Amino acid sequence: MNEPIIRPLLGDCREVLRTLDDESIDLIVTSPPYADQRKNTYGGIHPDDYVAWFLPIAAELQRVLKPTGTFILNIKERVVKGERHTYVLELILAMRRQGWLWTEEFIWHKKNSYPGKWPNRFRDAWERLLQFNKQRQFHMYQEAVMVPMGDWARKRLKNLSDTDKIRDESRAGSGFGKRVANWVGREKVYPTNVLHMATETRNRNHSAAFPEALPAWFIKLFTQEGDWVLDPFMGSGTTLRAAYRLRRNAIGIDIMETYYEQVKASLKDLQTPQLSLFEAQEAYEPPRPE
Amino acid sequence: MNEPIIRPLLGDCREVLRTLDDESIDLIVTSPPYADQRKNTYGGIHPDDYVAWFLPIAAELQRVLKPTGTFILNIKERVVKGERHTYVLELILAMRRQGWLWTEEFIWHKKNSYPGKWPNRFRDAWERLLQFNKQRQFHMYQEAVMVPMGDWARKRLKNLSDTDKIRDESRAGSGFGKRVANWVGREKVYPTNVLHMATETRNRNHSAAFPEALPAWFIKLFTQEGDWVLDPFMGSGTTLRAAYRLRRNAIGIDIMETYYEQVKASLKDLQTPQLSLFEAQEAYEPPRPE
DNA sequence: GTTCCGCATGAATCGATAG
DNA sequence: ACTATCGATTCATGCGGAA
Repeated sequence: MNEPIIRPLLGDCREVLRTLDDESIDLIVTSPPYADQRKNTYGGIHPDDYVAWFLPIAAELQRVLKPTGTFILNIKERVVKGERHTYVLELILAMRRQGWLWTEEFIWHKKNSYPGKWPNRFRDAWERLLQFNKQRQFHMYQEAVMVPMGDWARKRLKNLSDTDKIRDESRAGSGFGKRVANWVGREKVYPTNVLHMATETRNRNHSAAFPEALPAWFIKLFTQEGDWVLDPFMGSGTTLRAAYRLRRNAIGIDIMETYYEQVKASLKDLQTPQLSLFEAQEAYEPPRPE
Repeated sequence: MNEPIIRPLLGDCREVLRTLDDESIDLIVTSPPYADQRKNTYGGIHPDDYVAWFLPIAAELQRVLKPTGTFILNIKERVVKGERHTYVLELILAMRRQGWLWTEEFIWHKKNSYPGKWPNRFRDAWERLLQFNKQRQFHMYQEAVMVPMGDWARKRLKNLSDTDKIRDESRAGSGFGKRVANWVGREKVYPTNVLHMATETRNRNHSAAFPEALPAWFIKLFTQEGDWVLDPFMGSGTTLRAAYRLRRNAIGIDIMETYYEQVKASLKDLQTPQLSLFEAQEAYEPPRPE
C-alpha cells in the first residue's frame, strides 16, 4: 500500500474549504477554537456570535463530506456570568435546520482535568463530542475499536500482574491506553459512548490539549485505510498525525502560520521515525510491516 | 437533633406542588419520566410534547425553591429515527426564558449501561444532571463531598491489593462506592462534574434505576441537616430515603398509588433499621450516635 | 467467614412485521 | 406513508447458592 497523503493547508478555513471537492471526505474530526479562547486565531469569537460564525463553515463541511461520512465536533460551552452559555445547544439546533442529523453525543471524560477551585462549581472534567451525519446510513466499523472486557474484572482480581494492572487503567470503558496490542485474542466487547482519556500535558505548544488517541479512535471507527480525513482547525496537527499512523489520507487547515510550519515539521519527523514518536505510536497499533 | 420529617404525597405533581409554600425548599432532585417511557405514569409523554409538558411544572418548582436553592434535573434524550431528539436542549433554553439559570451540567457515567448492539451506535452510558438555580449565589457545601485522593492514586499502582482494587473501582473520579468509610484520614480533593456510578438493577425491595448514592451526593453538596429536599417524581422513593439517612427533611410526590404505598412502607423499615439497611447506610456516612 | 460461579435484570435501539 | 408492537442483540452488576 502507498504512503498516505497528508496535506496541511495554510489559511482561513472559510476560504480554503471552498477549494475542496464536493463529497470527497469520509470523516471530519475537529476541535474548533472555543468561544473567547485562542484569541490569536479567528479573533476570539464572542459566545453570542459563535453560532453565526460557525454555521457557514458547517455548510462547507456538509458540502465536502461524503453522504456516508461523519462529522465529529469536539466542543464545550464556557461559563459566562455564572452560567453555562447556550451557544452549543443553539448550534446543534441550527445545524439540524441546516440539514445535519445529530446522530449522537459522545462524552469525553478527561481523567486529568484542569485543576482549580471555585466557590460555586467543581472542575470541568468532560467535553462534548457531537456526531453529525448527512443521512441515517453511514459507514461505521465498530469492530475496529472493540475493547477486552466481560467478567474479566472480577475473575482476574486474584492474580494481578503488572501488565494486567496497566490493562485495567486503560480499560475503563473505552479501551484507550498503551497496551492495546497485548489484548489480541482476548474476549472483546463494544465500547460505549463515554470515552475515558487523559489530556496530553506534554504538548505545551498547543493550547487545546487534544490527545491523539481521540481522533485516532474516531478515525478507526468511521474510516478505512485509504479514506480521507479532514480537520478544518488543524492546530498542532494531532488529527493529521493520527491519520498518518493509521494510513488514512488527511487534509488539515489552520489560519496560523506558526501552526502550519510546526505541522509540516512534525510530519517530516513522522516519516523518519524517532524514539519519542515510536513510543506514542504504540498507543494505537503495533508497527506494521511495509 | 430531631428525626427528619419525610412526607410522601400522592397525586399529580402539577396539582400537589401548588399546596407547597413559596420559597420553602432548599434542593429539588428529581428524575422525571423520560419521553415515551413509563407509560403508566403521566401517560408516556411524546418527545415533541415534552417541553410543553414540563414547563408548567418547572414554573411551580421555581416558586417553591428558596432563592439560594438548587434544582437538579436528571434526564436523557432518546433516539428518534436514528437521531438524538432535541427536546432536552429545547427544555434548557425554555427554562432559561422562564427565569432559571443553567448553572452547570454534570455527567452521570453509568458504568453498567443497558446492553445491545446496533449497526450505527454504541450503548448509551451517560445521562445529564442539569443544575438550575434562581440566582448566581446559592448554597454549596463542597467539603461535604470531597474525595480522598492525592498521590495515593499513584502509589496504588505499585502495591495493588484486592481491597485497593475495589477501592479503585468505586473511586473512579467521584468517590461513590461502598468503601468510603475506609478512606477516613486520607488526603482529600474536590470531585469533578463527572459522576461514575452503576445503576441499581436488582435492589431487593425496590427496583430503581436511580442509585441512591446519586441524590445522596447532591443532598450533601447543596443542603445541610434540617434543610428541605423535594422530589416531585418520587417513584420508589430513592431521594426520600437518601434524605432521611442524611437527616434532611423531604417531600416526595408521585401520581401512582402503588409507588406511594411502597414508599410509605420502605420508610417504616428505615425507622426500624435492619441489617440490610445498615449495610446500605455505610455507603454514605458512618452510623451516628443519637 | 471467604471466594467463586451462574443467573436474572435493566430510563436501549433497530429493523421487521402488522394494523 | 405512518404508528404500534415484537424479537434480537448485548454486558456490568449484585444476588444466591456452592465449594
